[in-house]
Amino acid sequence: MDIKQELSILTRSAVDVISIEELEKKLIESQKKNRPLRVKAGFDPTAPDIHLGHTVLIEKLRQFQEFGHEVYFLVGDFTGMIGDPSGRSETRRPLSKEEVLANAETYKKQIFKILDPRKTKIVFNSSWMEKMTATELIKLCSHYTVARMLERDDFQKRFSTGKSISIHEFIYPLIQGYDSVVLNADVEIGGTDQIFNLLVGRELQRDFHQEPQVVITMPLLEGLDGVQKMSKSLNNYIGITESPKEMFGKIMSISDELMFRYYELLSTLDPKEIEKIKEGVKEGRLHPKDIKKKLAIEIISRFHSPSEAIQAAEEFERVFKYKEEPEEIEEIDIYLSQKKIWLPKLLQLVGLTQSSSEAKRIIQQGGVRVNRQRVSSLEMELSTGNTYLLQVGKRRFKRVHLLQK
RNA sequence: GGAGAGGUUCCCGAGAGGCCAAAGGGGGCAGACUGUAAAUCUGCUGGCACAGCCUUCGGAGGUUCGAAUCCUCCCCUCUCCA
Repeated sequence: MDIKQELSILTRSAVDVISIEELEKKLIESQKKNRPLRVKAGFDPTAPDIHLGHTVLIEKLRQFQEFGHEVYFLVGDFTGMIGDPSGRSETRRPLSKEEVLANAETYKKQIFKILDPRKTKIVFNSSWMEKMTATELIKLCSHYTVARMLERDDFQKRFSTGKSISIHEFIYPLIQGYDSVVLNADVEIGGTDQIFNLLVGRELQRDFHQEPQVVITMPLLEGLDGVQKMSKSLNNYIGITESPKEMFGKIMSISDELMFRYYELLSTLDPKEIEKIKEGVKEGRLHPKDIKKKLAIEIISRFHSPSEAIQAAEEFERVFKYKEEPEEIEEIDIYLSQKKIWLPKLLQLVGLTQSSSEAKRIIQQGGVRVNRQRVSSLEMELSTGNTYLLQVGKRRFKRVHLLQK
């Protein structure tokens, strides 16, 4: 494949490429010398749960691998102690060696659903940062100024609104940049919110007499709410290890508008194809629900299998369209010393609600069913020796065997 | 080092001795409507077998019949000056 074509694939759907000329140069050089490019991307060690938002970026890494390049999957276990200052994150508790390794294992299991293990190196920035002396750290700090740090959007905001910024937060971008120096990275890929950190990498590499990395930023996928970026802490994510059933439910609950965004960023369909679908929906020829279902099946097939995806779709129809109960309901045995139990207490006990007070509230609002019958009384008691199907809201089900101790 | 402003429930933010489990908004949950959509509307949103009691307004003490509110000390954040 010729370089121009490669270039166009590698930069497709990217938001920034700094710079495209440099990338082209690097690609040519790589081909000539038969040396793969070193492509870096950093990941948070604390939440080793890869979700669809990450896959936008990982998919891009995979494309680089397809053209023979090498991916450096960097686990930011040292920077994890700081926590990226973007957003509300606080200083984090340092993870133990064991925790970091365990998380890395989890990552491996997940990323190799997408990436090629033979062209992936997993590295930890603690392995060089822990050895750094205070003297070296101070030297590193001298490469950047406060004024330039404050250029960063969220620092700027916090500074001007009188929110606190700790000194150590300034070190985060420096270390991330220094990681690029250590790895001698040719390319670094990150979300658009990472642009500042990625550019610091370029500056530092230049200072350390390296050829600066090419920076590629990928769009941030909005979470289920359609507004904020997908993230675990906002609980608006779809994890790639979630069950087909959960994935299906979550994808179906997104708005129609967001559905097209997901099509653009996650589907492998040709952009022209997507445009056609969009028009079809607009003109009323295609039903948005069917289109959403198709998207769900495509995504679930990728991380599970087509048959499981279709099964999830059928299950979904059964539960929600025909209002039947799901095929698999968690069963639980509860042993009582009394003959009876107050329903709100039981709901709390089996974990369907957080507290009996919450259970009472939901009963009052008509959200609780026992054996498919809506419960209207707060006083309801269930007795041992029976099995009950408990339902809270639309999706929380549990089958409980009440037994006498 | 000096002067000033602050820390309130999941988040933002009002409250300035009892009427405060604490306004309003956001988020979340439930219901209606639907395509489990989205949008909208309604309700709920500390715990407890619950007309009551218990815990919660940065922390520890104190004043008071009664404290988120007043006093003392401490911790933290911000602003200005040096």
